[in-house]
Amino acid sequence: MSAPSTLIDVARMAGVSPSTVSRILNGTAKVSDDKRIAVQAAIEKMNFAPNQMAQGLKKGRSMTIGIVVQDISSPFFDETLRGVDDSLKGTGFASVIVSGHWNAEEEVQRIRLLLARKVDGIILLSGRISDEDILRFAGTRPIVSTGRELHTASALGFKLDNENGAYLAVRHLIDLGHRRIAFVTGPANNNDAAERMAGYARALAEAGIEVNMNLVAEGDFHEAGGMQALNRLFETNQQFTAVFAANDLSAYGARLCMYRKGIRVPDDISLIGFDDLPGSEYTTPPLTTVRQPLYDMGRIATQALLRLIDGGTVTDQIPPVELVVRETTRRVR
Amino acid sequence: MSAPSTLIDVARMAGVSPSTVSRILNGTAKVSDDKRIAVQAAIEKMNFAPNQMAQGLKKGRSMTIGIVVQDISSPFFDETLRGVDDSLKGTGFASVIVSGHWNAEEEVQRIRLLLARKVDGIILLSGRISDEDILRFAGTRPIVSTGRELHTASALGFKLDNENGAYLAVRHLIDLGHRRIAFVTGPANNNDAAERMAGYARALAEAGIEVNMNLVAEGDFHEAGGMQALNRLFETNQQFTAVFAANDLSAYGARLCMYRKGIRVPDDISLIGFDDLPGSEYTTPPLTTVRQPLYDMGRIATQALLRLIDGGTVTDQIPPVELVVRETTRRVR
DNA sequence: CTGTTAGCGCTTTCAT
DNA sequence: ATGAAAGCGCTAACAG
Repeated sequence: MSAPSTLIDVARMAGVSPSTVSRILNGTAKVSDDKRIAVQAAIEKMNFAPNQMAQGLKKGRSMTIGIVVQDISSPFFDETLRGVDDSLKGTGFASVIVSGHWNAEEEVQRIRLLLARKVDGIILLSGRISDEDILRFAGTRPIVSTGRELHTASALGFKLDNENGAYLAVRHLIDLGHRRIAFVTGPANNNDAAERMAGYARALAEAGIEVNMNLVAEGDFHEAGGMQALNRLFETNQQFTAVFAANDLSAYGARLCMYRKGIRVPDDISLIGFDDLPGSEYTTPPLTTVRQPLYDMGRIATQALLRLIDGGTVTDQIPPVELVVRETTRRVR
Repeated sequence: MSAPSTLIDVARMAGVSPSTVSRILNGTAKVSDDKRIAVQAAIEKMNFAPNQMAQGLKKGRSMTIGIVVQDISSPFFDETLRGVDDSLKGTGFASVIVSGHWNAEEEVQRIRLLLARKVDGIILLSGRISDEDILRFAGTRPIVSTGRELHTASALGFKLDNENGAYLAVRHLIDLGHRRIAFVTGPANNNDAAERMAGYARALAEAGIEVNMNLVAEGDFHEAGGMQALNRLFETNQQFTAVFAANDLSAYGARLCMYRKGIRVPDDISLIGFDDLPGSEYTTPPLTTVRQPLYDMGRIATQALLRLIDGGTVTDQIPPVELVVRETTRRVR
C-alpha cells in the first residue's frame, strides 16, 4: 500500500547522493565498495525498482517495442509471437501487442498509438498499409515488417516465397498422379492468395495442365470459408481428385466438408494446406502442408529490429518454405 | 527524422502557454475558441501526439495494464486475450503481455517487471503463484486473476467450476449408455485436472459405477500427452467405450491415437473434451466438449480490472460452463 | 479564461 | 569517486 520507493529514498537511506545510486544501477561509473554495498542493501530493503517511465523519459528509450498483428487469437500469429517473445527474453525489452484487424486504417491508428507510447521500434506482421506509409513511420522509429521487401536503414521487410510454396504443394500433388486439382484460394485482393495462385498455375502449366477456373473457389483464410468453398465445388459437380487450400485453416474447413459428405481423405480425395500451423500435426489425418517458418520469422524479425534500434545493420534471411508430407495426400488410383 | 514535436512546440506555434495546450488536450478547463482553434491547427500541422511517458510520469498512470499468460501461443489463452483486447478498445489502455511459462518463479519475475513498468493493473491468467503472493502484489496495483477465488478491494479472482464441467461431460457419456469411461487427466498436481477428476468421480458414483484407476491415464494438457496416455490404455488392454479428455488439446491427441489404430470415433469409442477451443468446431469429427467461456473471462476480467483501477467495486460473475454436444459422442451399442 | 511555477523520478553534465 | 544542478515532456496548483 505504501507508495513505491524512489531512487531518492534509496539515496537518503544509504546516505549517498541520487547520482551515486543511478551510477550503481546503470554501471555508469566507478563507485567505492562501501557505498555500493550500502546502496545495494537499501535497494534490497526497500524493494526498490527504478521507475521505467522516468527512465524512459530521461533516456528517450522506453525499452518497449510495439507489435502489430491482424488477429490476436490466430495460431498463425501466435506462433510468430512466440518467436518474438523468446527473442526478447533477457533483453530488457517488453512488447505491447495491438491488432490491426486486417484493416489498413485501423493499422495506421494503432501504429500512431504505439508511437505516442514511445516504443523504440515496431514489428508489423502481415500489415495492410502501403510501403510508403511504412517508410513514413520509419522516419520516427525503426520498423520491420513481414510480407514485403524493404531495405532502408530504418525499415526492413522479410518476405516469404508464397509462389514457390504453392508450387511445391501442387507439384507434390502432380507427382502423385493428380491432374484435376481444386484450389481453395484466399480473399480476393489478398496478395498472399494471389501469389499462391500463381504458384498453383505454374505447377499446373509445367505439367501441361490447363488452369480450370471452375476448380478454384474463393475462401476467406478461415475454416468456414474453406468449408463453403469446397461445398460450392461439389454443388456444381466439379470433378477433382485433390484440393490445395491456400492456408491450413481453409484446409481444416475443406476437410470437414468432405467428412460431412462421406468423402475419405486421402483415399478419395487428397488435401494439402499451407502454413503448417501447430495444430496441423494433429488433425485427422495429420495434414500435408507447406511449412512457413513462423517461429523463425518472429525470432529473426525481432533480432533485426533490435539491431536497427541499436543503429546497426541487418543481413538476416528467413528460412525458405518447405513441403511437409503427412497423411492427407496419396497417389491417385 | 525530425525529433517528435512537444507540447511546448505546439504552444509556441499557437502563441499560447503550455498549460493552455494541456487544457485543450485533456479538456481540463474552458479555453477560448480562438486559442483552441489555433492550438488544434498547430497540433495538426506538427502532427503532435503527447508523450505518454511524460504524461504517465506526471499523472502516475501509465494507461497500460499487464497481462500474465502461461503460454503465448496457445489457443486457450488466445481466446481469452481476444476478450481482453476487445474490452480495452477505446479505453486508452494498452496491454503488455508476458508469459510465466507455467512456472511460479518466472511468474513472480514477470510481475515485478510489469510493476517496474508502472502498469496500472494486472490480469493473471492461470497463475501458478500463491494467493499470498497475489495479495502482496495487490498492495501495489490491483490484480484480477482467473482460476481462484479472491475478493479483496484490490485483488479479484474468477474461478471456473471445473468439477461441475467434468461432471456434465461424464454425465453426458453415462446418459448415452457408457459405463466404462476412460479419463485422460492433466499433469499430476495440477489443480484444474484434480477438480475435473473429482467431477468425473462424482458422475460415476452417481451412476453407481466404481472409479477404476486403470482407466485413468495421465496426460499433459497437450496433444502429445493425450495421444500417449490413450496409447498406454490400449497397450494395457483396458476396455472402454468412451474417453473423457481433461482438455481439448488432449482430446485431439487421443483422437489421433484412435485414428492410427483404426478405431472409429464415435462409432467405436466416444470422445469428449474440455475447453471448447475455437478449433474444436472443425476437428474430424467436430468435438463434443465442455465450453469454458474463455472470451467472456477475458472480457469480464478486463472490465473488472478497469473498475478496480478506478477505485470502484465489482460484482460481475463469469458465465457457467456448459456442455456442447457435437459429433464425437454417441449412444453405446 | 490564461500564464507562471513547481515538480513527477530519473540521468547526466559539470564541478570538485 | 562523488555531489549539485539542470532538465526529459507533461500536468496541476496557484495567481491573476
